This record gives sequence, structure tokens and C-alpha cells, in this order.
Amino acid sequence: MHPNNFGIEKTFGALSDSTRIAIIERLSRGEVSLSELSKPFAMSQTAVSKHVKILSDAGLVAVKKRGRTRFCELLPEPMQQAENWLMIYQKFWSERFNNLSTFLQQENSQ
Amino acid sequence: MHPNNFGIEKTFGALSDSTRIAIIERLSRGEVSLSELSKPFAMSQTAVSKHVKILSDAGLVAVKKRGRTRFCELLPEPMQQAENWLMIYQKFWSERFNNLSTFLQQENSQ
DNA sequence: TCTATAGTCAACTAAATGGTTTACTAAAAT
DNA sequence: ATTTTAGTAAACCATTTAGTTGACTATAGA
Repeated sequence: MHPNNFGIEKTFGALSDSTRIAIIERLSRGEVSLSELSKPFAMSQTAVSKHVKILSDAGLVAVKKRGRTRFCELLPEPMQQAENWLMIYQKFWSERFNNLSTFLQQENSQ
Repeated sequence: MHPNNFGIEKTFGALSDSTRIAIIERLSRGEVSLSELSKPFAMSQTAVSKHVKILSDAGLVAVKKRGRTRFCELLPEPMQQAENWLMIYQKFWSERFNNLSTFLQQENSQ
């Protein structure tokens, strides 16, 4: 098992912070400007902006300028790849569980 | 949408390093001792041991002592929860895509 | 035109991270 | 009994991370 996991840890790194998880959840309800996005957080807008940059460097978020405001939008692909990577292990575990129960059934039938 | 995502960033943090990704992949092929696990890595066993501790602190790996050797084993639950969290966004995006195509169809039919 | 708003940039700080080495304990093997 | 093997623990180091503040640019609105 060596899946297409190049750089998957970059995606996980982007998701390894509670502020960024909250940003993702906010953006999943639709596009928002940076200042609007910053409001709920108990930190400076500069700090939120840095988190957004980490997310956009990892390809999870796109930022587009309209007038003087920057709008942030979720990009699905990296998180889909991360989900696929996790799904492979999911499959592995359920197979192992099936093997185990098959084994136990054989044991019991003897 | 506020799913059961308490501490999900801890799981993502554990997965945010390429050494730990490689450890997970190795452990998915079965239980291994720490020294066996360390061999392929170009770093000290102490360093690998620290990575294993990070994984076990996050609940992704169990370490059990037999004699003088420690065996490491994957624990599926946190990664399953992480996958579920990602799946929610997967669902959201496909719905959004459906809404978009519905919208475009309505536009075209006028 | 003046002022308020949206945002960046640079410099700084404290704490966390990923690694090292050396010294140690515990179990196995000879 | 001695030596090897498996692993931990502590001290140390360099880099990254998560945040701050203050000065700046650019757009929008009065």
C-alpha cells in the first residue's frame, strides 16, 4: 500500500490548528471577506490573515480581491485527497476486522 | 453545521509530519517493534520514539510492552473521526455543486 | 478633499517542534 | 557473570509557529 500521498502532510498541517478549523467551517457556509471572517476571533486581523495565508499556501482556500476587500473561498481538492488517504486506512481496518471475524468463526466451528 | 469536531485538530497535527505519515503506513501493515520501526528512517531511534509518542498522545497508536521491546499498533478511531469530519465537507461541496448545476439548468431553460 | 475602512508588511516575542547526544535502566543472550 | 539489545530520560540547539504592534498603501464614502 503506497497511495498517492505526496504532500498530504501539508494539508494535515493546515488543518492542525483550531483557529483554522473554525475558518474552514465558516467558509463552508460561503465566501467571506477577511474583515468579516476576523470578527469572531479573539485575535488581531493580522493574525487571522496569517492563518488564511497558511490555508491558501496549502491550497485549501482561494483569496480574490474585489475593490479593497479580499474574499476567501474554500477549495475542495486537497481536503478530498486527505479524505481519500484516510479512506484507504478505513478500508484496511474493515478488511482486517473481517479477517479477524472470519478467523474467529473458523476457530469456533472446530 | 457544527459537527462533533472537538480536538480534531490534534489528530490533524499528529498527521502533519512526513515521518509520522510513513510510520502510519508502516503500522498499517501490522504491529512492529520500535527498533524495527526505526530502521528505515535516517534519524535516531530517540527521534522516532518521540514521533511515536506524539502519535500515541493523539490516540492514533497504542504501544504495548512485551519483554524489553515495545510494539506499536494503529488505533483506527481518531482517523475515522477525521475522515468523518472531512466527509461532511465532501457532502457540502457536492450539494453546492448540485445546486450550481440546478441553477445553471434553470438559467438555460429560460 | 478628507477621512474611514480593508488590508499588507516588517520587526519583534514566546513557546512549540524536530532533531541531536550522552547517560541511564531493564531484559536477553552468550 | 558479562555483554548486547531495547528503550527511556534529560539537556541542549535551531527552526518554525502563533501571536503582537506600528507604520504603511489603496479603495470607498462623506
